[in-house]
Amino acid sequence: MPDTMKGLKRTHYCGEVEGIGNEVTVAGFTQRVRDKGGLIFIDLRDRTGIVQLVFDDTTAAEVFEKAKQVKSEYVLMAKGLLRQRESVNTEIKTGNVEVLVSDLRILSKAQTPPFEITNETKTNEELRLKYRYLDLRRKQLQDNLIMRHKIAKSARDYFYDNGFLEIETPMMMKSTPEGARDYLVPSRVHEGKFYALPQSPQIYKQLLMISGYDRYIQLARCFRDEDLRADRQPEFTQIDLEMSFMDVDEILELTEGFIKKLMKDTLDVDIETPLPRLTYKDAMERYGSDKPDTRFGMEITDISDIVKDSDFSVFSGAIADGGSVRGIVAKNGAATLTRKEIDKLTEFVRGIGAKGLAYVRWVDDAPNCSFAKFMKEGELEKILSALGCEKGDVALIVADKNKVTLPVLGALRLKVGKQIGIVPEGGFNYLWITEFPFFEWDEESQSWLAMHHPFTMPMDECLEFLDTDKGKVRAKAYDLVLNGVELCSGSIRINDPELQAKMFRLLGLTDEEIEAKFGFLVDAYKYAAPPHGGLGIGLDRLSMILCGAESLRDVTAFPKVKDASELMSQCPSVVDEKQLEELHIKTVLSEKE
RNA sequence: GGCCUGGUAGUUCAGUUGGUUAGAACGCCGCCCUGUCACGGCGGAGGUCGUGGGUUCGAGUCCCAUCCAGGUCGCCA
Repeated sequence: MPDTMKGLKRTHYCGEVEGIGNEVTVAGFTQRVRDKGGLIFIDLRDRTGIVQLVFDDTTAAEVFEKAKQVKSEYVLMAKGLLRQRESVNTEIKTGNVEVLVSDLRILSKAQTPPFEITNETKTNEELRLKYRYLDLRRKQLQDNLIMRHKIAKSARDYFYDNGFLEIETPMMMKSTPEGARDYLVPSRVHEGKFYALPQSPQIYKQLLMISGYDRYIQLARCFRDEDLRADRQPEFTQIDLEMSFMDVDEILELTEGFIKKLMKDTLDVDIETPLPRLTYKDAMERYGSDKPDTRFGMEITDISDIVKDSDFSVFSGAIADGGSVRGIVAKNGAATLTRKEIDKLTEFVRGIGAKGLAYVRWVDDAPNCSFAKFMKEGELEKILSALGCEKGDVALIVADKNKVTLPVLGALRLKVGKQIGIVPEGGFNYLWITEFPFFEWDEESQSWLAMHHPFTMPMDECLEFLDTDKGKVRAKAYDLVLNGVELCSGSIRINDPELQAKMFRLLGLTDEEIEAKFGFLVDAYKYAAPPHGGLGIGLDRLSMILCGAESLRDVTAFPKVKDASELMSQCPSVVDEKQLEELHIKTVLSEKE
């Protein structure tokens, strides 16, 4: 039988014991036992830290005997005198004190854990995820979840103080098969019908604006049935915001106020506001990405003008096809980027859609250039000068349609930047990306799709292009990027039903489709809607970066793995025939060979 | 779905051109130890080498298939 807590009450967290000479009562998990024979030390751990318990020849015999039984991860409660240590441990907060225990309770015994519960761990993640409840005992994960809590608190504090109301929107809603796949919930009552879990509370928060709740916040759980990545989980949390009577600038300014407070609250970092802004077009042309990591330079240079008449048909041909020739320069990269490495980079860019990679590797006096034999007198010099490539550098050049050139160089910039070690650790480069294109041409369906979503307001000065040149229409849409990670995405919404109807038509939706998918929303806008817009801030990604974590799994209490299953509970799982029957569902499994 | 990487004691890893009984560290178990804090000392247990098949006199090692995990591309309005 384990001991009870009877008569004891915790007075201090382990990491926060204080008051030398006083009796304290602490409780927690056994980090480690050091049994010296006539002297026993036990490190007791809770989420605040570790305190040393000590048992010596002044300890009552039955207490000493009990201390001898203690093993790793046992849950203990101990009362005793807090005193100065004979030898101080400078590694821990409470390293100068210890508890001379007079009353010890073993509240719960532990099996030997499958891996050691230590701050630093080398144990592979699969095993740790299977025993997630043990992994979560580790300081690193506890600190991460505590940070996540602080972020959530900071958000609520800030937006509550600015008059935002927290309103819950439904978790079961109508499926609108646009964008990501929905998670579906079968209806027992309505045969053959399904709810969908929200990909975001988008429609509901817009309706709240129509209802007059002019400032809304929700820490909203969102679900997307798509493949996972290190920075993508199937369920995630958004700090979801929507507000009326504000245009882009005001929303960005309000959000910046939050970022400033957040960084101060959590990391005591001062962020300069206003945050830098870059239009989508500039971001693509300079960094080849709509979420550039601006912690380092290595910007893209357009050398199309120089090579448009080149004898090197890869260059001139790409331009004749309406594309461009652009390059980046790895400063002092020649040492790291050997021929072999450049070959690997060539393979890498081929893997992401480029036809090849031209390079100039300038080690000694004469640059080693992959396309030298096609160069006219002085042409290479002009290219190098335009790129800013000097001795010791490597220039990497891609020629293709802009749709290929820019993203490929963007990806290459990140990869090479890391390789030559110019991406700073830490640092917080926040950046707004604005003026996203409204439409995006989709090769597969040969049609124009909404880049953000169909409720996004086009920019005032772009309305005239709606019928003439869709590619030119920019939207009142904005993303917040931090160190190359898209943290938040938002827009001003269309509040004019006629304009909305027109946008739907331009996107090729028929009246029937509009009615079926968004009928109630379209109707709602007919009863007057204030100008409004909003955004959703990815709480998980924000936590990941502020914790310095590499994966969302490290800031999510119970994450899913790559195939969207959970290793601990083994969900998803098959269910009883009876459950399926009630839900009017028959499953048809794909045949495995 | 494609590509890449990995899978050997509880854990982290080593394991030579295929060759005797598969090793180390940590953890675990037992004994000893009054100032440890990565405690120390002595002793011990612990392995279907992810799984299945093949080549071979002989496979952890070579081949094929498959499973699991991670990364990435597709996908993610």
